[in-house]
Amino acid sequence: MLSLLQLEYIVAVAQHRHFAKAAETCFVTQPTLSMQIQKAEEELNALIFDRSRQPISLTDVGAVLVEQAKIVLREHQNMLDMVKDFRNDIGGTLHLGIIPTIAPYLLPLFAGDFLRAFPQVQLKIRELTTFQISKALLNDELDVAILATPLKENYILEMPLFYEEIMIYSQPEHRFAQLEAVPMSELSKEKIWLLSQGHCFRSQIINICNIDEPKNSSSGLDYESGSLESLRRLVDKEGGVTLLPELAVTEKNTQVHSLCAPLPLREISLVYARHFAKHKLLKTLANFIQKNIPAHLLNPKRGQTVEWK
Amino acid sequence: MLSLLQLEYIVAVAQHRHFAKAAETCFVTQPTLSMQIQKAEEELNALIFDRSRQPISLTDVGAVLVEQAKIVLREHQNMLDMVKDFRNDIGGTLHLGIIPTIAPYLLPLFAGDFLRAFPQVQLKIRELTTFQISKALLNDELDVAILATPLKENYILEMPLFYEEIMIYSQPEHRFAQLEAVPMSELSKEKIWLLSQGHCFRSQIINICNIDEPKNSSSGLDYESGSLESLRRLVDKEGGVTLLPELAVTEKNTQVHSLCAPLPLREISLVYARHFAKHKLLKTLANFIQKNIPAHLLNPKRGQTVEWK
DNA sequence: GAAAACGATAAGTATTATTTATTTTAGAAA
DNA sequence: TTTCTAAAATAAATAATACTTATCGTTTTC
Repeated sequence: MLSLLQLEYIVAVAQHRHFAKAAETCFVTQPTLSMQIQKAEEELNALIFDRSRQPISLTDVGAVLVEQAKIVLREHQNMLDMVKDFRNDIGGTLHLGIIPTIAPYLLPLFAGDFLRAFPQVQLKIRELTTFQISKALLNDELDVAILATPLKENYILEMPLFYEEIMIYSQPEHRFAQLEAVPMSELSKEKIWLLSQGHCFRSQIINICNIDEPKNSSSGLDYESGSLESLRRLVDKEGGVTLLPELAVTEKNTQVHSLCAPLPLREISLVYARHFAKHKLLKTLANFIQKNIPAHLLNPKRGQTVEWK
Repeated sequence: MLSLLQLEYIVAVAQHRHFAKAAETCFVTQPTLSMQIQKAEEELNALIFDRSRQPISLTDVGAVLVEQAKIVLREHQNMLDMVKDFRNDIGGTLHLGIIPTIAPYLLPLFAGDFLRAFPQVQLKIRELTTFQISKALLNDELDVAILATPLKENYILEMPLFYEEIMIYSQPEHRFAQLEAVPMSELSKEKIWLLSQGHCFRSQIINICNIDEPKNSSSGLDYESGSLESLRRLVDKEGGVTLLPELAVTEKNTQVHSLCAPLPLREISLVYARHFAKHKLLKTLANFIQKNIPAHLLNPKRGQTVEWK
């Protein structure tokens, strides 16, 4: 009976296309892999790898086998996770993805305290775009992620965490400073600085302001930035406005303005693949985040959630 | 690392609630199970079985574990099946379910020839109702089944095989014998003999004829039969009519009549659970059946497929 | 064409699964 | 209670197999 260890060896060789390197990641020597994989091939009565030339490649059957082997290994890992989870052992490694427009503002609010509260947990955090995250979740490269929802993707589940207002940022002496709240009609007269493409927050702003995808350089300077901080500095120096999520606003001074009702909110959720098994750890993390952010962010009814995509 | 063999042992003990009996089905001795399961419990750091009283029972964690272990084992088996399937090894055992209103007429048309053509295949056939079949497919008690579709069930896939006309059966001297085709208005005047509840063919007839679910004994004799043959004999003896699927009609004599257009057809499909892996064997079986039935049954356009459920 | 890289093979060792024989424990009967 | 029986755990020995080091052929690269 083809063992799980053999499956791991096969998957490792398939990934590295190299016996010696694969052996290293499995913490065994190269002959072990050679022998075990030969045994597997004999038992299946089918060649998994084509070793006739270098680098080695998967045969057609091999490719099918490897895909299914990954499923077997994942279900097995899930089994272990479920048992741990059942016993409420909050521990182990959690690979967390997070989008760049949330990361610098949210992580400081909970990450350190969380790790101190649950010292057996290892958090591995990667900053990625929404698109990269949904791919990584399905590939098991990430366990969970924090991003703007609704995603409406198959096989990915969402657990809403909070709702942050989307606000306007301008220079201090801007006429918006006189207004209680800025009407949409006023906003659309302004030059709006945007994040570069691929950021979901860009799509959300385009959606709120009901503007077209900007063509190349309608005005002279058409810098598209990758970070909200750059946008903020651009506004300070060059004028115009940009939009910021509430958490990115450190102090509510004369540069920050709300839009008129209904307040545009972006929904931030913990998302995870359908096959994710560490549900207790997930719930614990969610509760922890919610306790460590301003309470009013939890209320979705103070405005209208922005759709995007 | 918890091995697949250990998972099999655990599942076996969970099923038998008895180490010695489980050991027998695994072809090992009882101490082997005791030791391997203890090792597993140690590794998981959780008790799987409660041995404090007899018969032994699953702990809460154990129940969770066993369910997931079954998934792991199934995915592993699927992996082996996929490799076999890929190499076009048509062989192995196929557990086939079939409903009673198809079985006696369809099986003789292909089963013997199929087994002679593929001597490495073992067909295990069980006659069951649609409800029992869909449960058995999801429980892995059946690989595939033949029944009337559409089923519209999640996790069950359908591969249509053929479309058989639903015909009227009466006594030879019945007035229907004078008609080219029987209009629905005429049919509804007749006493219609029905199969007992639970048969999908009953629901289909009720649907076609647009009659209400019969209340108890509106007429004197209100026999509901479990087989089409009984119905046919009842009509011969007692009058009235019944409806028969085309394959149940051995010879088209003066007792058999078509309905007016659109001809009611029932769609017969091969169905299988979403996780089924022997696709080549399935396709081979489907092709074989289609070659061994009258060719006009393959055409869905000669009438209208009957919905039911 | 020589050197380097890579995977296969051989032989010995360590590990692990399994067996038989026996003990302990739990539930039923006297 | 005490005794008996069925069931699971334990002990010791054995069989199976996974792994390591050393070495040998190929294939690839320069």
